[in-house]
Amino acid sequence: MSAALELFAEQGFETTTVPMIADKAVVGAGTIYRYFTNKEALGNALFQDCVRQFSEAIQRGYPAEGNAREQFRHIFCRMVEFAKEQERAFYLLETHRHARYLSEESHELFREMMDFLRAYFRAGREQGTIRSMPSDALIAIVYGAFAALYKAIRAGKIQETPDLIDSVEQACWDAVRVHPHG
Amino acid sequence: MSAALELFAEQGFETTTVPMIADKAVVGAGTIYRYFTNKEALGNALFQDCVRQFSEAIQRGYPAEGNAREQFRHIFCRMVEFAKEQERAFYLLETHRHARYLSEESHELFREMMDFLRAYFRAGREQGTIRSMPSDALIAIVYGAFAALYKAIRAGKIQETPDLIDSVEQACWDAVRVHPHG
Amino acid sequence: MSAALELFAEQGFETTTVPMIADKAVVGAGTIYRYFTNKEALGNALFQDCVRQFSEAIQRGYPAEGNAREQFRHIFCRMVEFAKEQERAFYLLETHRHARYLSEESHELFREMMDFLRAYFRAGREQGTIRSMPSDALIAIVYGAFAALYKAIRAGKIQETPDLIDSVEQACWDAVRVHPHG
Amino acid sequence: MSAALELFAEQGFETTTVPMIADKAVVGAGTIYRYFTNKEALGNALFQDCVRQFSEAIQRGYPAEGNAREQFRHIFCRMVEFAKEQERAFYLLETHRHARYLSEESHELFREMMDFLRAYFRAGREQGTIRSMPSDALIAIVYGAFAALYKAIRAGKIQETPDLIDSVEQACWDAVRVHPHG
DNA sequence: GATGAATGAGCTTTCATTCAT
DNA sequence: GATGAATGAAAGCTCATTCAT
Repeated sequence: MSAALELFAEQGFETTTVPMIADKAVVGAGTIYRYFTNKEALGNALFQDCVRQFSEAIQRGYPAEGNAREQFRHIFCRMVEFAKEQERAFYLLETHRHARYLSEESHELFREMMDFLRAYFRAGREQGTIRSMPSDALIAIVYGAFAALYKAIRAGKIQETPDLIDSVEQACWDAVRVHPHG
Repeated sequence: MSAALELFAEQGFETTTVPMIADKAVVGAGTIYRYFTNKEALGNALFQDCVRQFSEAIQRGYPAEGNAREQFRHIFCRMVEFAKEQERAFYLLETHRHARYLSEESHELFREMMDFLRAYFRAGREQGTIRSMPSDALIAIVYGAFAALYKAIRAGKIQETPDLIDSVEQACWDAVRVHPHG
Repeated sequence: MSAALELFAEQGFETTTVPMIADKAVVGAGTIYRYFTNKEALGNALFQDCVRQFSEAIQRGYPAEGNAREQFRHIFCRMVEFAKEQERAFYLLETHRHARYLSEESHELFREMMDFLRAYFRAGREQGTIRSMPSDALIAIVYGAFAALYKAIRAGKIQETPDLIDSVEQACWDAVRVHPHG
Repeated sequence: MSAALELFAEQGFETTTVPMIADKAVVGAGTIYRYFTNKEALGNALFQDCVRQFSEAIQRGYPAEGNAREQFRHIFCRMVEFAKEQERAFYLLETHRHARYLSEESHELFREMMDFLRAYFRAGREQGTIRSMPSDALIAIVYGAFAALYKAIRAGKIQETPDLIDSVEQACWDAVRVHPHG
């Protein structure tokens, strides 16, 4: 799995061959087929694993009782942590989430994870803190911005610093929050 | 080219075979090789074409004399228009920009196009209208949010309406602008 | 034809493409098919042309009334001349004479040309000047040695000089003539 | 390897397809690529194998202490044996030695093998037994004559008999030796 | 009559998958 | 249960040949 993660994230699904994965994992190619029906199944298992980790990362320690601002910061900071610590998992999530090899089950799991964010935005909207827009649009803005930022960091175009992260977090919050006298 | 655009955008570069493109274009497979050295060359030509179109789209009619807010709206609305009218070209740009088959020339062209946005943000930052952050981070926020939005629209998760676009444009502006008493 | 000769001699039949020939001949590829049924037919026409030229070269001015030694020298010197002046034609003859693309007609023509040499050796054998061996073996020795020599010259391994040619001619004569008390 | 030898000798390198070799070897086409990088590599491996066998054949049991005549007979008889027993290997050697697919390494190996013959002729020349001619010319004569003979035998134009071989050997010796009062 | 763009059969090569060991 | 050599379908690509211009 970790060999596959590394290779899929680095080179993509199609370009990575099963023997490559086997080599990196120091097992025979046939062994992989004892654990996964085929390459697609391996890809899906891996993707789902990443989704679950991400999901857990943003939900663990969520301040259910806090205010929208605090909750937003929690989610954002957890995403940052996850993207840093599980760099490849995050990158795989981001680059493969529209891949053709993903099963309906994988898509479903991804959707479920997104439901958490959707719920957050719905609640915030209802209490007047968050802009009046479809949750999916809000998610697109925040998650899209965040993902693009991390791709740029990964590509070496931006230096990751605590200050930068703070600024971006604030920027994203400003994007979704209601502005008084707006 | 348009057959290739459709297929590369729909299925990705690796998954699309040359015979598929030939079939869709209603030509023989060999014919493609009269115009492009190989599949990679076709992919690069197509990508560069999309970059050029996008570049032209956001720069044509740019209000060089307007204020930062107006300029931002111009860029954003042009991107919206482009994403709507050249849906597949925009999607290709977004999904393939880190693809391994792209040549240095293709990357360079993409970078040049981004320079325009970079210049906009630099100017805005210098005159105190835009947040004090690296241009690439600002680009990531706006372009990332926008791209994610259009992927969501494309996936049918959000309905595209003028109101929605207006809101998102405002949200993105709020993300990058300086907020008084901030 | 001369473009084809050059290319077939230089690169072989299979490796030479019809468009290559057309380009070198400064005609359209289709034009070639107005004069030859197909690539094979062109190859055969060319080969036969070379055979005819070679045949004529060794038979013109043949001293029918001379002695075996003189006749041998005539044949050998004509072969040398031909190999020098029609370098590519000779090389084609030598390298393609067992090629699969040659028609029965081409082989027949080659055989006819060889009949001249066969007749020479038969006569010489009958009058006791030439060794008692099958003509084809004698031909193999002289023609084989000669061909190998010219391939070596062509490959730059030997320098062609009148002295060398004289020596080789003498060596070949010594190979086929009857040696007294031998 | 032996399937490839048969086909390359029979039909040439270009005309033989990898599936043909695989079929004859009763393996899958892909299997060939587990052992050879590509078709060219297979061709070179095969050629080098033939060169090595030929080289060993003529050098094994070489009468280093014998006189030039005995040494010549040794070399010639070994070539005959090799050509008989390894018919196809000899034919491949002869027909492919100027082929374009051969690597520098293959050419080098062939050259090394020829060095043995070159050394023989040089020594003979120095002691006055062999004609005063470049070694490469002498090699061309003997090897060329021999090769042509075997091609004629192979083509069925001559019957191979011990007598014939004896005669040809004598003829070749007469071609290269110094003739008294000559 | 000459052209050369278009064709598609057929080549070389790759790689997901199997299965005897 | 693990292996990795063997497989062959299918990919990218070439080029002899055709035919509308």
